[in-house]
Formats: sequence, structure tokens, C-alpha cells
Amino acid sequence: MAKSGTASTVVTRDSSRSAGTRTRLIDAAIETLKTEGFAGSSARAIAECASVNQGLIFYHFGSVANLLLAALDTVSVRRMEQYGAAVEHVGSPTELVDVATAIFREDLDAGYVAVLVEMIAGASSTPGLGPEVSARLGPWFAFAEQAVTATLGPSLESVLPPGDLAYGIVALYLGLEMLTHLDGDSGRALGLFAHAKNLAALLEALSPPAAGQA
Amino acid sequence: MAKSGTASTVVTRDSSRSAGTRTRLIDAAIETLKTEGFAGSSARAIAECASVNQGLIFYHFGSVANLLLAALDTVSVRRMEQYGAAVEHVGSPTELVDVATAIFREDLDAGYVAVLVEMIAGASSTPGLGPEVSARLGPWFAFAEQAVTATLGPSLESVLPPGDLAYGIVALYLGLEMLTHLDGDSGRALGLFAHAKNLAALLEALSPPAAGQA
DNA sequence: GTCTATACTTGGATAGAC
DNA sequence: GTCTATCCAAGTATAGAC
Repeated sequence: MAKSGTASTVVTRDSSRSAGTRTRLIDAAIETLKTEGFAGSSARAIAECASVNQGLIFYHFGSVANLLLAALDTVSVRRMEQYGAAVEHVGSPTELVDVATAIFREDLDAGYVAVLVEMIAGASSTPGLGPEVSARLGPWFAFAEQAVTATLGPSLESVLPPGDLAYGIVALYLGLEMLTHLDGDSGRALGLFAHAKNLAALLEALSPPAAGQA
Repeated sequence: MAKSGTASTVVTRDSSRSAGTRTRLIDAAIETLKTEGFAGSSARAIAECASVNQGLIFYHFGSVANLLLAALDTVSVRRMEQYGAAVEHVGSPTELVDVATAIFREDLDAGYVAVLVEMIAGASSTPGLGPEVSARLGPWFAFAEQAVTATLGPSLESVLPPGDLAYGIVALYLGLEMLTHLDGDSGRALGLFAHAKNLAALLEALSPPAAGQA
């Protein structure tokens, strides 16, 4: 079923000619957004990174902006899968901070949030891009809110609604990525996560395991 | 002393011909960064916004990047003056949050933080720009740290060093600006400030005016 | 359906007229 | 000190070969 003929080597790459061209371009777009930023992610730069002809971008995606959005989609999907799996086994605030820290490191290494940041910042320059990017941000908010709600419970809902807190967390996450990326020093941000864990521990110690929780 | 001849109207604009061309360009660069983003801030776009010839950018600043940095300098100086004045009369955490809220609104309207964000995000695309932008970020950290130290005192220094907290605050500020700017809704961010004030009030109520304070 | 070659536009930067 | 004209590189996009 896979491929007729001399198929014997890796099938994961691309089927015969170029079924993988789209994928290659998307991966290249992610890479370019990370390393060159939005302004540096031209059709030529992305195509060179993907080692394909520049014109293929317009054949496959119609415009550079569309390719960039496809790249953002891919990143979002990948991350949400990962996030969801990581948060499933979280019960306490300290555990949540631990997971958040691990995820932040991954995001930093892989440059996933960098892609998000560049797309948000770059949206100003391309008419119509803003709403598209905005729409793709939804899952990030939803995820953050879900994680917060699941961990903190309805205890502090009155003083800080989960939705608002989630908004702030996403904002902080984006900001930390920007600053970290700017001068290549992840120490400051990671230090902040460490302190957050201490505060979470404090919170746990103060608040009784009270309500309906087992 | 001001101007020889028929000087009678506004002198603030420019002296005679164009002593203000530099200034006009800088203001236009700020405007363009705000509305078109880094990627949209080309020499031609800026020059058109300033209503001057495009070549003048290279005469006065040598390159577009240099003009953009000059714009960032101007914004930083303007804001630090304002910030410093605003924080002088602040004693309590709730007051600090009030001042921060007011400043955030101003920054949003004027687009000052947008300039910062665009320059940080755009730095990836231009070799050598990163360190320059990074250097210009120093005052913002210093200011945030000073504000935090002055208000919160050495009480929670052990659990959250002011430097780290300041780093996080700047990051949050940048992130909130990005999100707000993206979908033009400042409500979410301002709501967060409102909650921050409640938390600050809570903090004041809990912690005794204790130590050496009058 | 996939890719290459090419047309056309915009951007950065400079030389020289005023 | 300012402006015009211009060069060249880089960008987007398409027409047409395979």
C-alpha cells in the first residue's frame, strides 16, 4: 500500500518526488522564523533553508504569509499535544510549576514560542495577518486556563479569575521568551521559575487541602 | 536669540529650513514601528511618514537600523523621565499598582512599548542589532527594580529577589503589550491590573507595617 | 500535479545637483 | 544641509516547462 516499486529505504522522508515538499517548507519556515525573525523570513530565505525552489512556496501556499501561518499552525498543534500530555498528571501547584519549567526549556530549545512571538510582532506589517494569528492563539489561552483551573481549583477564583490569570501567564511566557531570545541568556527566566516554585510551595503550605479533593 | 528676522510663529517646530529633519525622522520611525511593525519600517515608509526624502535617512543616520535605534533611544529617555516622576510619590503596593496601571495606559496609547517589542522581535533579522537593543533595555530593568525595591522593601527579598521580580515584570509588560496590540482589546490586560491591585491590597493587609518604616 | 525560469516591485544605499 | 536620480540587491508572484 505504501509505495509501488523499489521502496526499501526510509519512507518517512518523502514519497518518490515531493510529497514532502510542503512539510519541508513548513519546517524551514519554523526554522527561519526562529533564527531570522519575521522580517528575515522571506520566500527566498525559507526556500533556501528548505533547499527547494523559491517559487514552490507560492504554488503550495499562495503567499509567504500563508506559509508562515501554516508554520504557526504546526507549532501550535505540536505544542498542545505535548502540553496536554504533560499536564495530565499534575495535581499540586508545585508540580505545575515543575511541568511549566520543563515545558519552557523545551520551548526555548525548539524555538516554538519564538515562532509565536515573531508572528505576533510581525502581524502589524501584513494586512489581515493580525486576526489570523489572534485566532491561532486561542488554544494557548484555553490550555493555560485549563491547567490553572485544574491545579488551583475554585479557591481563588474570586480574587483572580482563571481566564485572566491565564491571559497573564501567556503574556509572561511570551515576554520571557523575547527577553531570553534577545540576549541568549535563559538564566534569568529559569531563575524566575525557580522562585515561582518556592512561592507555589508556600501557597500549598498555607492553604489547607480543604475542600472536596481526596 | 531664538531666531533672527521675522520670527513670530511657533519656534518649536524647526528652525528655518530643517534643523528638525532628524527629529522628524525619529518621530516618524516611532510612528512607523508602532503602526507597521519592524518589518514594515522601511526607509521609504519612514521617509514618507516624515514627509522627507528617503535619502536623508542615510545622510543623518547611516542606515535604517541606526535610525530605528535612535527611535528606541528617544522612546526610552521619554519614558524613563515619565516613569521616574510617577514613582517618586509612591509608598504602598496598591499605589504602585495604580501608577503602573496609569503608565500602562499611556504606553498603550502612545505605543511606546510597541516600539520596544518590535525592536526586540525584529532584532533577530538584522545582524548586530540584538546587543544594541539589549543594551537599551537596561534602564527599563533598572527602573522596575528600583520601583519594586522602594515599595516592597527588603521583606520578601529572600523569597523573590527584586532583580528577578523586575525581570518578570518587564517580561509581563512586554507580553501584555503584544497581546493587547494584536487584537486591539486592552480590556483583558487592564482587568489583570485591577486584580493586581486587589492582591496588593491583600498583601498590605496581611503584612504588618513592621520594620523601620515610619 | 510539480517544479524552473523569469517578470516585475520594492528596498537599501550612493553620487551628484542644488 | 537637502533633494533628485539612480544603481543594485532582495522581495513577491506568475507563466509556462516538465
